[in-house]
Amino acid sequence: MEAAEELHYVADLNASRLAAGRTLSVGLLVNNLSKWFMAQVVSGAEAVVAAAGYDVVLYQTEGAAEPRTFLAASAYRKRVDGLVIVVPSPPSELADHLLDGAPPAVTAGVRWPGLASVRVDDRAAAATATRHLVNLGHERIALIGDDPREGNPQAGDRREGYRDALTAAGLRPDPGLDVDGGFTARGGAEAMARLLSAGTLPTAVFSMSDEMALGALRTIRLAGLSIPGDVSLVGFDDHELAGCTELSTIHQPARQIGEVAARLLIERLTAAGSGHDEARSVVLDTRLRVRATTAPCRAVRQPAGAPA
Amino acid sequence: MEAAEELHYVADLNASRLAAGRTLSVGLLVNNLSKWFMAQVVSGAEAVVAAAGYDVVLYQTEGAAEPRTFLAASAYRKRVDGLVIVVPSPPSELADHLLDGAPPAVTAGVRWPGLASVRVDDRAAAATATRHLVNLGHERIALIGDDPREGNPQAGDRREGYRDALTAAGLRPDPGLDVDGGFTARGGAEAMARLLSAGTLPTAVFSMSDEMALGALRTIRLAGLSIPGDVSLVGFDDHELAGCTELSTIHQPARQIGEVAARLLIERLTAAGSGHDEARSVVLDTRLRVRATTAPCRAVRQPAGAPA
DNA sequence: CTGAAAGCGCTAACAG
DNA sequence: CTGTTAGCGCTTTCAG
Repeated sequence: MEAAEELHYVADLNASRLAAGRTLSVGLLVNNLSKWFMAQVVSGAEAVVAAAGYDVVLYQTEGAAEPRTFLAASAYRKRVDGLVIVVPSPPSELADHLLDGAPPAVTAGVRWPGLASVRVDDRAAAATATRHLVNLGHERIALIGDDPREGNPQAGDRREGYRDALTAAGLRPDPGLDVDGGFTARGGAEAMARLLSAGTLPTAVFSMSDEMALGALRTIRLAGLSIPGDVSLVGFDDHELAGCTELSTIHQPARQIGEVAARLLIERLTAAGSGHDEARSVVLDTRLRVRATTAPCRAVRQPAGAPA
Repeated sequence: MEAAEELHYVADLNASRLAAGRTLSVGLLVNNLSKWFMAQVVSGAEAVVAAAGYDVVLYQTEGAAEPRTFLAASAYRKRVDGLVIVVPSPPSELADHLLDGAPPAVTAGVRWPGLASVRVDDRAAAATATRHLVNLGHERIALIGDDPREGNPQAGDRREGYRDALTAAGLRPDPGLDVDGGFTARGGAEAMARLLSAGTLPTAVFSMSDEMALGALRTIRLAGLSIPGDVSLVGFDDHELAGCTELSTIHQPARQIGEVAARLLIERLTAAGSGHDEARSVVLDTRLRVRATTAPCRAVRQPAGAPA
């Protein structure tokens, strides 16, 4: 033992993994780390996983098809004991790959059929954001989100929430006001530009992410319009920099989502065989943060005296 | 072979690693993924590493002491073939751990003695940013950076560049204008608050990161001052959201830094034994992006007619 | 309760 | 060039 100490001996992990049949590492399947939400979740998950003595293997899979390719390859199965999934994915043909003898998986911030998940109530949160705009008197409320054909379930949930709130207020969702921002700042800016050049302007915009919202904000200002004077804007995430910009938004605990997901997975790994193996899911709270980018609709602000 | 295909056979990586003596994976030592620059570098590095067929093992080490602890533990040695390091670190006592039989390492965006690195010329870039302010007539130019005692070499380089530009303009760096923002938005906001409450206001601020700059921007606006009317502000990074905010800043190719670093490492790993094993370093270009947060100093803008 | 031995599933080096 | 065999360095089981 003393000799080992002096010779800086360290056990060969691979030998130990081979003999023990456990890798003592968990995979982190992430869409793209350059997106704020993903990075937050990964950061939180990594901290928990590392604290539990596991290695973190990072898999970045951009594009919609790749996660499935990744899972189909099933090479990951022998290199990790479990998976934290932060990739939105269409709910199809995945169960096959995940369910037969694959390592346990927990999704973080996303929703996959049959898997335990840690996330927020996207639909309710989006409805809250939209209702905020409705309550301010807005009637032409645009949505900056994704391309529905990509089948991103989170985006789908948020779109439904948006429609819920409109419908509840007696407003009819206008397909022309539902544009694709690709969940990037640039995409948000371009989406807003399309809204601006497409006839009747919306008086308010709900963006499915703060990054897209800030892109939209830039476009609005460059067009000579004022926020919230001409257009109100609500985001989703509560990105640290959104606060600096006084963006009204929905706060979601991104980092905590990663932490909780990792904890759930670790629990499942360490409790292996000890019975309760059910796939628990957790829903964390969101909160509307009203800052300086939302204001009463002008058409409403001055109704007394106006003809109609 | 056909049977293997049908049975969904996948080779056991750990057995292969044990037998071959190579792990076919590289470690990514990162400070904190919730910082934009780190996430960008990791994202770029991961893409290259994965494309080369290696696994990525992620190690997140917050705090100044941890990287050293990590390296001292040397547990990582047997689990990765090489290391991409994105952790700023004081240039001390590290060489010992890295040089004796440790796997090859490349630093990305940071500078460690004795290691190949991929980065920008922080000193020159900081000087460029500061000179931009000097050229606008500013004389009281504050610096939002880190605590110099932390010994972050990048921050040190940027501080020197800042001082270079001041000195070259015949200005004397004022220690009272050099504040610690901890490289976070919140820290930048607090640092700016300290500057505001500390007597004579600076007319311009150079922040060592965009995140700190946006925090400072918020503080300035909340204080009722205008940008760039009362205070000019330059950042460092060219964060995607900085563009949305019209922040003048120094552009650095964060993602590319990660990609190139990973490529260098992979080359070194695959060329093992084939001779040229020298530790090449790469310096990538930066660029000043003048946007809307910098303007001529008021004291200078109206000199004709003023007494002095 | 301590100590020896038999694999874990591959790779690489050997003989045929 | 193909087929066989001896380890890689642990863990775990079994005998002492």
